Amino acid sequence: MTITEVNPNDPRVVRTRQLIIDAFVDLLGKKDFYSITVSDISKQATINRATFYAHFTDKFALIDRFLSASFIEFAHKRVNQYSELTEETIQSIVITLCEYHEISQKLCRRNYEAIAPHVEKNIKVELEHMILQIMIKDCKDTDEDTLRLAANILTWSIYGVTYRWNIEKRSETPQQFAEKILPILRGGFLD
Amino acid sequence: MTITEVNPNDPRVVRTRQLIIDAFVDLLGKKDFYSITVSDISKQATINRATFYAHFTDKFALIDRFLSASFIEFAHKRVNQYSELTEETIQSIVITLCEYHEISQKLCRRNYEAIAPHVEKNIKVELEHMILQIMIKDCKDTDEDTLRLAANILTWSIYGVTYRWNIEKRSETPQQFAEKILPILRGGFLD
DNA sequence: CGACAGTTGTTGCGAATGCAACAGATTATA
DNA sequence: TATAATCTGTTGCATTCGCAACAACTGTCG
Repeated sequence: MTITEVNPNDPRVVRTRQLIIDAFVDLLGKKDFYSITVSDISKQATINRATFYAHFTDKFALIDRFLSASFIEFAHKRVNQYSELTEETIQSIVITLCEYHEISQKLCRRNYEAIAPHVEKNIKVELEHMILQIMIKDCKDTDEDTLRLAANILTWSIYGVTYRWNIEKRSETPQQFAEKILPILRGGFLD
Repeated sequence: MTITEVNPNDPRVVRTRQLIIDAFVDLLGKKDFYSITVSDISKQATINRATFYAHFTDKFALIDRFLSASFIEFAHKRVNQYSELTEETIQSIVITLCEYHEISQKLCRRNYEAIAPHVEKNIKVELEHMILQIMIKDCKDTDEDTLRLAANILTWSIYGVTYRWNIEKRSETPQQFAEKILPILRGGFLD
């Protein structure tokens, strides 16, 4: 655990992190996550190994941050903060998560099941935040603690069920799957 | 004229120069050479403008080095040092230069005529060196001063005639052109 | 078992880069 | 013409990065 604090706005820092991420993505296309070494990443990124450790604790922290950032970017394209908590929005979230799992698994080859647990926490935090923002805006008469609880439950439900959809067969498209589970979710979450 | 001496083997230096060159090539595809500023290049390369000046005196030095390096790489693929001074080799050199002019002009859009003079000197130095090496190896009985003279004359002839071929119509292919001018060159240069 | 090669984090120090400000030159605009 | 805006090189100082070496750990081979 080093991470000598660097200024994240320094252009050198921005560039270095991008080099690391680009190298990492490139290597993920060729090798298993577990056979990629920090040396590999550093070489590919044309940076020194010590510099890697100035930015990330280890390669788990790297994939963690990378997949979290990917999810945030991905999700914000589909569900913006001005959405309302309609069935359509919930569907969008379900579909987004399905597609996110698909993409991540493809990117990480056959290692996604091993990697997902490292990232799961961040994704859920972000997802819950998104859902909570929509709820707060949409249900101004309900107290926030209750909304937090509801957002938490909805988040875990959707994450869990889409994760399962992904590692199992994926016999349906995300769209079909979303339509199928929406009645189940509606039972409790929507007024 | 700054160029605070940097160690050309330092990986940061290698990377920075590559970033500058990549940015430059990219911009050359969009803008005229003369409307590209050092600021443009620096921004595109994600480096500081002051860093640019640590590597190149100005943008002329940049295109100079870039085109020279391109030529050297290009020429060495076609004429290696083990060639003999045959008509075939001369033809290869002529064709190489034609194609080099073509590529450079395409890269620099309609500015090649203005840029070429900056680069011409380096190209000719390199070309003369290539030709001289072949001559020395091939004519061991002739003294070196005479060979230098011959290499110099041959270099300027070929450079000049191919440059002209390029800026004028280019009604013939490099191959046809090489075949056409070879008899003229042969008159004096080949035994 | 021991020897070996490779990976992981960590450190101090020197070199490269970023920043902000500057004067002077060039170019755009009114 | 004037006057603002932009670009050019240059500088001193702060920060980041590369290097080389290190101990600790892992896996492999005989």
